Amino acid sequence: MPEMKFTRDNLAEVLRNRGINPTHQRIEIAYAIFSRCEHSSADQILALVNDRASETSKATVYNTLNLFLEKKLIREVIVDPSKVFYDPNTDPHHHFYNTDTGELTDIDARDIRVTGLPPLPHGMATEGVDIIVRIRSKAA
Amino acid sequence: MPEMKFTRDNLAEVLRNRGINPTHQRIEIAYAIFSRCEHSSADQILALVNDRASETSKATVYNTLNLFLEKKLIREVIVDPSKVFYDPNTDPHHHFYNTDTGELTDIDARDIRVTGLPPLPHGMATEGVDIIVRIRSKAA
DNA sequence: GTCCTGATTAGACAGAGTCCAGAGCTTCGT
DNA sequence: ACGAAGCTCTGGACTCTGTCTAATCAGGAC
Ligand SMILES: [Mn+2]
Ligand SMILES: [Mn+2]
Ligand SMILES: [Zn+2]
Ligand SMILES: [Zn+2]
Repeated sequence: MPEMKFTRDNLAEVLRNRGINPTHQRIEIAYAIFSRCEHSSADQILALVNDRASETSKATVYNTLNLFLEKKLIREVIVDPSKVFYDPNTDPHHHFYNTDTGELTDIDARDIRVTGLPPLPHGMATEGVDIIVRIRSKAA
Repeated sequence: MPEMKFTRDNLAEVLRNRGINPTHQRIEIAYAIFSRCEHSSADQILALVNDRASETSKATVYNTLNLFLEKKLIREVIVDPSKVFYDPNTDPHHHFYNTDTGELTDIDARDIRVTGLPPLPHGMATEGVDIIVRIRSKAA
């Protein structure tokens, strides 16, 4: 995702480049995710998309999110036991997780080094390393 | 949890030491978690406890797991979007997560160093750092 | 226009987890 | 021993996230 205005036309092009047929609903969902560039739940995205006219169904939102995941247009963040967060940022990065508010903040992975990891079990390959720094307000 | 046989008597003592009234059900649940020292879901624990006689209800299993969490007798691991894993190991540690099988393996935190983390937002304190290394079988 | 294919939809469904109101236990005072 | 009080436990209803299905819809090729 290089710097660009997220117009619906631009997003249609982005979807096409990933081999995704840019339907009206898919463009609206992409718009919801990328214009508001935050970590959102399926529920929030459904609400955002339907605040405008569109009327997109829950099934389509889930189908589309899973399609976007598969095509690596977005990422999922597993940190809240009750729901998945969808992440428009696909660059390698980690997260601060505010356990009071549920807020997620990105941490660029470029400067991070993790040392001391044991060797992988035989025949296994690393798929990714996720670091979650749980934080909370210092005041009692 | 220092090395000890996890007899029901020992476990009753452990619960008492944490200020937990050691009822029959709580002891059975503790026994299921600590004797099989693996990462288990609530569902698995419910099944384990009821494979013997006991007949413990789902509500009691969840209540007890949340009580054990609160008293820091166990830990939760958030890694599968569909269920929480409960971890008898409360020493600082991280996890390998086999994305094919769902298997979790502990990584002792003593040798791990993470460098390059940005400063925390003002007024925030770190509550913990969780590292999840997602792995999968190398063979296609 | 018809035909074909893929996308969307409502609503049923499944699973994890919580809540509640009633019943069971235990402890304590008398 | 009895009863009251306070935990604890329980079935079952309920909520919420997410999936599935069968029907409908939209759009391109012809
Ligand atoms: Mn919980
Ligand atoms: Mn999913
Ligand atoms: Zn992120
Ligand atoms: Zn563990």
